[in-house]
Amino acid sequence: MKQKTGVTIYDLATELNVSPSTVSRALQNHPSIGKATIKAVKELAVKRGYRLNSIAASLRKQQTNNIGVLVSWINRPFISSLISGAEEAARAAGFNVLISQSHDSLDNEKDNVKAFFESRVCGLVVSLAMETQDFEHFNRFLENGTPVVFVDRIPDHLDVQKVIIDNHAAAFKATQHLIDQGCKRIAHFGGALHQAIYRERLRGYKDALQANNLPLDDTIILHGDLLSADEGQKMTEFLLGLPNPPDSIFSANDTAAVSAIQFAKSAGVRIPEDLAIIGFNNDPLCMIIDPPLSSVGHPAADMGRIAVQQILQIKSAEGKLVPQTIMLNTAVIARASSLRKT
Amino acid sequence: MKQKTGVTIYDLATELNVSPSTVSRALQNHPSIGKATIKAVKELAVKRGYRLNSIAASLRKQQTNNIGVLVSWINRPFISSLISGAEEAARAAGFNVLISQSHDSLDNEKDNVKAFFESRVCGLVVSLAMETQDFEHFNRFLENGTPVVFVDRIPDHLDVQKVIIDNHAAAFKATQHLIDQGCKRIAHFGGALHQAIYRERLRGYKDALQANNLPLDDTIILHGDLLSADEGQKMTEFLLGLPNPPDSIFSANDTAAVSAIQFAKSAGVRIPEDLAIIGFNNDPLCMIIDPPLSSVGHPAADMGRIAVQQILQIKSAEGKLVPQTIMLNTAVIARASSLRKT
DNA sequence: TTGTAGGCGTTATCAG
DNA sequence: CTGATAACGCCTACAA
Repeated sequence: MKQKTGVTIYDLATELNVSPSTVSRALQNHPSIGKATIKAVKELAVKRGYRLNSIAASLRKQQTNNIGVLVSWINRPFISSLISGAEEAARAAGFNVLISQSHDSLDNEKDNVKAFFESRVCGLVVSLAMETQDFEHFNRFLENGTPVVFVDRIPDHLDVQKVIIDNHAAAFKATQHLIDQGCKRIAHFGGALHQAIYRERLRGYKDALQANNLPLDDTIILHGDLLSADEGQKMTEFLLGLPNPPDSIFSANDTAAVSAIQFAKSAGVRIPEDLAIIGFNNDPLCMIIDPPLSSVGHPAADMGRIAVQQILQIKSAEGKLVPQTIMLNTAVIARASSLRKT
Repeated sequence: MKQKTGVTIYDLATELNVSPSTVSRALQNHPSIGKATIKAVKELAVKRGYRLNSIAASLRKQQTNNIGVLVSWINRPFISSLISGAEEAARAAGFNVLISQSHDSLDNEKDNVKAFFESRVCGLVVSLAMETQDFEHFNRFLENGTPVVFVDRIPDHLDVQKVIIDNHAAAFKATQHLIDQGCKRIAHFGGALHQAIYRERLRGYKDALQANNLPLDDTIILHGDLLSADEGQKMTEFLLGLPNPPDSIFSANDTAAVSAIQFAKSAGVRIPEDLAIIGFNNDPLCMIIDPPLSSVGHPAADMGRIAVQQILQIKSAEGKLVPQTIMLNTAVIARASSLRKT
């Protein structure tokens, strides 16, 4: 169980009759080292199987090469794609990705932030837990200058680096799509309103109705805590039981929308004729459910990739960059669940 | 961008008029330190906001607190659940999880193993890339005593630590289930046969046929490279075009099975009456497709959890443990896609 | 262009 | 039970 230490820069230095610092510098292409020396050092390094001890380097620099990624649940299509993108970008730049999940609990989130802090990650990508409404626990990072990039579920009133989609525009487009299909009474499944993403989606929905001179009816605007399948079913049941049920639903996620389709079908409601439905996220489920679910597609992997790139950029631009918000585009993906016209 | 170093054990030592070693030991509950001292040290540590510099500790010990997890694709239900379990177990024990994905390419796998090696992970959990048939790239870990645990897609001829499901039994049960439903001519969608999991599933399938005195017909045993939706469709198309098509399919994954349902339905084939289908993995898709897909369920998150626990155990049992194989149980989850009888 | 020396914060060894 | 001391391997002023 003893780990052989391996070749160090001292070994190389001794063998080449130069000093360790020269070796160190040569290995990093330091400009003030002679071409010949660099070449010699590198060749010997390869020959002797030298590998950088990144722990020692980290200690010296008080910084690891690890980027922390903190999400709610890894095993969700949107999140795992996001992580996938982040991992690719990090690895391409020679960084590792550390992950942890909050399970949508604020307490877990705090613990994990702390753990990342203690393990000295050199940057942090965060998508907030559903519960999270205060953000003090990120302060220690912000204070000590470690880059933090928020993704998707962000603290909207804080002046921090963000990578998001245009939720308002996306919701507007989705709602408009239903309207274009002839829907007049559109229900909405929303999420917890302290989360900006759901607030924005609600706003986009309302604005679209208004832009089309459609009335707003609060009785068909429903909110789930987690927008789970279970909640989706209950909300659908409620809607279908109304004296004046809606002719369509814009759901803020696909899980609830799929659930709506399943329940509606079981109740003998035809989709999309009696009830048109569009979801959000374009999860793989959309193409499996019958009829296929229309949805709003957004570039999950790109969000992860860009978040990591932001971190690297902030690090390299040592002087402060002003925190900026990067907003990515979305697209309505129309499928049979909402297509009434051809 | 300068990271304030923060409180060290020296600061605590000075303030308490003890030596740094005493502080270090107290913080770790070293048995030979007085109760009173321990208490005093810990209180002051909290008061001063001391946090362990794990980088320094790592340097000293030549070991990080990071466990590498190497998988094919993060964004697949089975894998992301596995990672989720691994992350939970690791975090509970105070370890971090580093992830990387091979995208099912051997070259990537090699690169990532190397990166993990260089970053000095203290253990490695691996599910092999589809391509992988040789395993030299893991030798450096095995040689230097870093625990490596293989999960699910394992190198079956190597004497290493493994966490797997009983693929043979699972396939036998799935096939038997179809037989119990009255199926007589059962096709099989298999994966690359150099992977033990697919070889075992094929074997279980064959053994079940034999145990029931059903003939074996190689023309309805098909193999996909990745068992993608696309391959599933092509294989189904092929089967349905046979002069003597099968009355059922046992697919080695759900993706291909779902695809089979979709294609069969579009071709006017009734499920399960004309064609009964069972998949493997019990992905979320199973409950979305219509009819719901029967499948073989296995504890993905547990596999991740157990793999991490194995690593920790191997580390603590410094003297060698003999590599063992942990085999987890599976269950046939019968749904409408295969239920012909009630 | 290269070398010297000190320190990053901890832990292990050895001595009291 | 506690202390002194020496690494762990690298980086970076500062000096030459």
